[in-house]
Amino acid sequence: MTGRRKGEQAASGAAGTGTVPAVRTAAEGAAGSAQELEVRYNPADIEARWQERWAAQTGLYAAEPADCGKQKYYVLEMLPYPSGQLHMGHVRNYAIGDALARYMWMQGYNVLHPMGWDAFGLPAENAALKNNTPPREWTRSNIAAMKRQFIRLGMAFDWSTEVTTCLPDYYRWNQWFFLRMYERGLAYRRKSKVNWCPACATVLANEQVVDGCCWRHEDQRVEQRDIEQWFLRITNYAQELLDDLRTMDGWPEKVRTMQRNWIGRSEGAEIAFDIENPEDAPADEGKARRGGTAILPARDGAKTWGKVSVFTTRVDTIYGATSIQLAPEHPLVRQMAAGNAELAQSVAPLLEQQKQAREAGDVGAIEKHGVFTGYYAINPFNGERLPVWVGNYILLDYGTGAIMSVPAHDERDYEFAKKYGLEIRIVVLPRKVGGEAAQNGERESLLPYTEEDSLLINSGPFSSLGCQEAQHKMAAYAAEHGFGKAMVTYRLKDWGISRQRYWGTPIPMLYCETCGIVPVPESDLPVLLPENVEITQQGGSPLGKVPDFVNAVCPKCGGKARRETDTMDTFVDSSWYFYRYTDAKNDKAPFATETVAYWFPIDQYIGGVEHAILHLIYSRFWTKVMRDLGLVKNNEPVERLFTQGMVIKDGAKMSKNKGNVVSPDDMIARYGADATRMYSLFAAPPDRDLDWQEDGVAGVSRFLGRVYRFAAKHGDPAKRSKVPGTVASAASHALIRKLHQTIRRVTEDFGGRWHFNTDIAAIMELVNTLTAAEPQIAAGDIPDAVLAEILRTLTLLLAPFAPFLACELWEQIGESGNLLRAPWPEFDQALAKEEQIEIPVQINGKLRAVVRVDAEASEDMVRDAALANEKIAALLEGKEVVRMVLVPRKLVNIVIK
RNA sequence: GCCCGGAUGGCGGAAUCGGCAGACGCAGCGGACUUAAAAUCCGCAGGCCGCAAGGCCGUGGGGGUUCAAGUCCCCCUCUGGGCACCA
Repeated sequence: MTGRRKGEQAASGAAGTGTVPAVRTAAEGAAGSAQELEVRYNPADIEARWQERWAAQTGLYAAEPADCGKQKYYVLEMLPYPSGQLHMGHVRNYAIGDALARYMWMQGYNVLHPMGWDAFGLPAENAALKNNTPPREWTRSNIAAMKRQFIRLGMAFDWSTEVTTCLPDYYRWNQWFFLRMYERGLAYRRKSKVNWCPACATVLANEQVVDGCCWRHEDQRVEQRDIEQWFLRITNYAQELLDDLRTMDGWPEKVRTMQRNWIGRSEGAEIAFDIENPEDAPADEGKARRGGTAILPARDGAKTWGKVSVFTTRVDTIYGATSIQLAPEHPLVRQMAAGNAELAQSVAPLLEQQKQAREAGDVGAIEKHGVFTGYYAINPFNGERLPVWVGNYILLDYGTGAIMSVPAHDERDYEFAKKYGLEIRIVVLPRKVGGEAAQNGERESLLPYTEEDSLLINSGPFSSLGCQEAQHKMAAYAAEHGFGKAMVTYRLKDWGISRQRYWGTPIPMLYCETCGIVPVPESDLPVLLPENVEITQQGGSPLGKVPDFVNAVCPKCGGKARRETDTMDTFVDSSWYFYRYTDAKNDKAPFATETVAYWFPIDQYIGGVEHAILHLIYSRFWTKVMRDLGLVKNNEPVERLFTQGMVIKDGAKMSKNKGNVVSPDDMIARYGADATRMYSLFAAPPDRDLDWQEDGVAGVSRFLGRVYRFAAKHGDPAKRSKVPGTVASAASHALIRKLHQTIRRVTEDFGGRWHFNTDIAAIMELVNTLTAAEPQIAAGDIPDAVLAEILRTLTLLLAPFAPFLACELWEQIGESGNLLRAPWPEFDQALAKEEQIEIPVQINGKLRAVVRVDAEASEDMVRDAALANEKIAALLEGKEVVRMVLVPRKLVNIVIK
């Protein structure tokens, strides 16, 4: 077993509870004669002492007021859900933010580094069900436990601005915002689908649906039910949310791309097709009509049965449309099936398939099935009559819930047409294949052909136009003739916030028997979440079973009213919590506009990449709404975003849901908080996934021990001379050079790259160089002043990563001020510079030699040095030099024949 | 299925702008110290061939651009995340 066990730490800790480092003689008997004293790095002891000292300093991590004269820096990590235990993903997230906060303090900024709890949510109700603990109690004790862990980890949070979303002083503002949005028409009510378990008689979260069945009733298939729910009109902001992504260059490109795709703007056209009355069909078409696989030619004077609008991004291919496909839930399908039992029966399985795919979360991968309705729709461009089908892959909530199917030029349509034998008609060809010249066989091989840099064929008056030009002209033509128009649609949907749950913010609405929907007056806020509610996860919304809550008086007419019993999505809580930190105790408003104006936008936001879409779009939306309400002046909440990778263990995401969690407490007990935090920064670059390996923590702990022992050994001589001395020996010159190179690397990296793993490696290299110089130190080749400067700087460099040890060293080397506010060291470019550099010499791209030259050597000098090299000279003998590539300060490549 | 990432020694990773592949650490091996162990310190270490000097190969696979490719381009495989009620 490597590493120290708890018992050992306790034993040695007891030996050194004072402020003097624990010093033990190596062995009792021989100790008298042994010169060396063994100094042991004991993180449990050091960290307990500093934790106590920090706890006694109130306001240690508090931000200063706006008029302090310093530049502000708001660094924020995503707030945790209080599950009960920090996991390693948390440790990593907060270690990154904490390092940055500490660095910015040392750079002299006024730093806001707050913390809070995303305290509403489903797990509290699950826990209530399992342990019969009220969600409030469960959450409260989890918060207490996790707060202890944060403090044990030495995280520099200002707890005076702590925000807990399940408390009325926070969630009342959710309600307040909801009312503001309702007034502005941004909150509305409509029917939408939920997962329904008939056995529980309640709504299930997606997470509670396992393979299409209820998590508590394995054999009970989950149904989709339509219920009335509240929505926020995020789609009103779709274009702005999209446009602003262009300006957000402090965000990772991948997140911007994901959001761009999520918003999914597509430009196209909406085209209305008349549907022919089937009873009006000519008798001689009976046979052709039956299968619904063929297009029927245009005919005059057909009577209209109905109309269907389709949205297409490729109106230019409309002459290639060979069917119309409707979503199974499309209202027209219901009408068609009304007097047609056979159709109703065949549509039912399509509906079912789509539901199941939706539950399984792979709607896109659905095995395509379809049914012909018996109806035909008239293509307004050429009068042709297209069979109308119902397809299980058509979704009602995207576009118009109906498409024109163009098999030749759309992959999904192609697949469907092949399967059901529908016609495939080519109307677009590549420019080079072009026109009528190409043979049909050759054309077939191109299908489905979707390139837009192409030409139209067989498209009436639009033939031979380019696709894009045709799209504009055809949309204009449709508008002119009144059957369509150019249109923009978004994939983004309005945000459904109703949850049929207990542990969330009550939605402040009332339903009056006479007045209808009535908002709760602002003066009645907060609508308090009742206590002592039995959590059964059965029989509908828990609040619906609390008569005192449900029964209310209509504020308009004084009559009987029923309170809304749904609560809000917890994403509402996390959409604006970071504003509350700036003014956490305000009981008149969610926050003061001027205070927010000082602190916002957030300079650096740090969190898991799994939040790249939902949380980060909702909170952008919320900011824009608040701006329009006049509450904030910023358009966006976050200036710079950093998405950390996940912590992986044994190939799977480490998370509370997957049960492969490594306990930080265990790591801290064995290796200390510094080593645990530092390992989480050292094991991988922060934006990549991190594979947790306990041996690595032990390695970091060993490194910290080496630093500790070096300082213990040399701290005293360093104390004796704090005046920076002149560089005497070559050895001390080399140490100073390494020191300044290290400062440069770490400082530059904090500037934006954030590869803390390489910074820590650089600090390790510095320490390796130092310990390798022990003989020179012993020989007196390194002046005390140099040693003092190195130790002092090393301590400052470690401060953001290993705060406990850094504070300990700070005192050991005779410093007394607050390390948190000690100025970050500056590097001296001249001192960091190497005098000589190595230049690799290649022949035909293969490394053959390395030459040492002066760092300032000219091109000619480098060339001469390369050619003068024995090995190079030998290899060049008798060869013709075709070319010589000289890259200043990098390499020489000699190309020979 | 769609969208976004990733793949480098036995392992985690480094190489920041196309310029010495493998920094730093882990595990391993050898040595020092010790009665012994732990701890600590020193050294070795991509693969293959070779006593050595040295040579060849090598960044998931295949192709391409270039004096030069882990890095740029095209195609493919595997793998992680998200997909709107987990947070």
